[in-house]
This record gives sequence, C-alpha cells and structure tokens, in this order.
Amino acid sequence: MRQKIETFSLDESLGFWLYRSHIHVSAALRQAFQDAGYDLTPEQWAVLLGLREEEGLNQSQLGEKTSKDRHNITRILKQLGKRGYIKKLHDKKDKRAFHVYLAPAGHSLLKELKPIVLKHRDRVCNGFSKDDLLKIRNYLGHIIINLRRS
Amino acid sequence: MRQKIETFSLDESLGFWLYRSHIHVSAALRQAFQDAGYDLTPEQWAVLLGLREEEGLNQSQLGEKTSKDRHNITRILKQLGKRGYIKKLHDKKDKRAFHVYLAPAGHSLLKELKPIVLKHRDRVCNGFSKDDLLKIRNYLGHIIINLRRS
DNA sequence: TATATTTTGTTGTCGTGACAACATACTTAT
DNA sequence: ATAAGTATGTTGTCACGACAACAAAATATA
Repeated sequence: MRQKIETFSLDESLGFWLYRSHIHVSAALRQAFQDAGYDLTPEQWAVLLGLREEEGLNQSQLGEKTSKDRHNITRILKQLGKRGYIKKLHDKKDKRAFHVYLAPAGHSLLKELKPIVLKHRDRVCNGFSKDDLLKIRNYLGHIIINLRRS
Repeated sequence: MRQKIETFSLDESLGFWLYRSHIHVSAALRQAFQDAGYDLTPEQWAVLLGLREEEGLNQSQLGEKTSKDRHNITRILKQLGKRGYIKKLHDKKDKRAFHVYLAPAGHSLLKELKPIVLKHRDRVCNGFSKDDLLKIRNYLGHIIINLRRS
C-alpha cells in the first residue's frame, strides 16, 4: 500500500509553468518589437489590440477586456497617449468617464506591427495543430474559470 | 475558394491567454497568503521553493531555476533576507559569489504555508485529470522550447 | 605575466501589477 | 431632496520584470 506523498515543487506547479511560459512569450514579443525598432511593450500592444476590437470603451471596460485594473490602464493609456496612438473623449452624459479610441497613428502602428506579431505567433505556435491550440485555450480558460468565483 | 484571413485578436492570442491565466493564478495565491495573514508574494514563494529544492545555489543559478534574472533575484533575496527567511554565505573560493540557504524561519514558513498552497493547487487544478495536467505541462514546455533558440 | 573577456552581484531607471487613498460624479434609498 | 452607496478615474507606494551601467573577481588569451 503506497502512501500518498503530498508535496510540491516548482516543476510540478501549474502556476509556475504558466509564469514561465508567459515570461518567455512576453519577452520574445518585446524583443521582436525592439528588433524592428519599435519601443512598445507587450502590455501596450494588448491594450491597442483590445481597442481595435472595440473602440469607444471606457477605461474600466478596457481594463476588463485586457485583464488589467483601472490603475494600470490609466498609466498604459498615458504612455500610448504620449506617443499619439490613442485619444480619450469625454462621455457626454457621464462626466467621470472617457471613451477611448485609436488615433490614426494607432491604426497605422497596428498595421505596421502586424507582420511582426504574426511571425511571433508562428514561432510560439510552432509544432501545434489547430486542435492543440484549441485544447490549450480550453485548458487555460478552465483554469481561469476555476478561480473566478471565490 | 475561401481566402485565408490573417488577422489577430486578444482571444485568439495564445500569449494573451497565458498572461490572463498567469495573472489569475498569481492573484489567487497572493490572496490566499494574505487571507492567512502572510505577507508574501508569489515570486518570493517561488524563490523559497526553488531554494528548498536545492540549497546552496548561487544567485545566478537560483535565477535560472526560477526564471528570474539576477537583478530581480538580488532584490527578492533582499526581501527574504530582511524577513529572516534566507541567509547568504560567501563562497570560499569565489569571492564574488554567495551560496544561498533557507534559514530556520524559512523552513518553518514553508511548512506553515504548505496547506495553503495545496488548497490553492486543488482550486487551480479542479476538474483536471492527471493526464490533463501532464498534457498542459507538456504544452507549456513545448512553448518554452519554441522560444529557446533564436 | 599582462591584458582582455567573462562572470557574479549591486544599483538605478522605467513600465507594469497590486493596492490604498482620494476626488468627482452618478445612482439608489430614504 | 438629501444622504448613503457606488462607479470612474488619478495619484502614490511598493514589489517585480527588463535593462543599462557599474564594481569586483575569476578566467581566457596573448
């Protein structure tokens, strides 16, 4: 009769594998931007992408979409605004809120970065079938759901 | 004849799913520590765990093990040292290097946190079979390998 | 041996994630 | 209508990831 050994290690930790893989993917994208001469962080990229999908969101909604809290969204938008990639318009009814849009420079940037990001994606996904990618996505979605409600 | 549409979105981005799931898992662990009255970050936890597996590593090796660069290791160890969880001993031969060890308080802490971490792990892994977990680990390992060599 | 290169670790800066405190303004309850 | 509660956004602090610059010491090379 074998006793169950309740222990843990980094290599057995799902959370740590998520950390590791995230770090690597993020670093590779950062590097790809840098190599191409763009001074853009992966986080800024995510916000731009979120914006393109749904322009006119307010900052909270944008944060929800990109899994960032409003504090961080504020600062990331500040960076993107400084570079002229986005613009914020006041909500006519709600004087607290803004609607965030891509500025023309933002649209251009997305187009310019497209080949870089596609190349990066191919590199990350090398060796995976469509089915693999779907499975990974489902697994990760499952993990997130596991943590949703207290 | 259907044309292939080369586009991308956050939901189709593997990197973004990794980001999202990592953020959720990390936040849940941080919260679990906090709820139990421990002021410890998931990163500090990872370093302690790495140390327990292999005491006496120097900082570079510890960084390699925990996927952190030496700059961050320096500062995380500073935090852990302040709290008395680790100790650094000079290498006899190499005057630049340290060997890092768990202090008694560090060993105690690991024991105390064990049930919290196991509970967290069960929550994250809820609904996954052993086989699922192995597959996820392989997928994530594959991604990391894809990014290893330029 | 003398010089150049590499390795180990620290410090400082910036961007980001977590969090508290705050101001403003919208919403709900009484 | 007034007050209480809630939502939006900003700012500040700390910890961490990325990176540059640096010091010290080991190693390689001439």
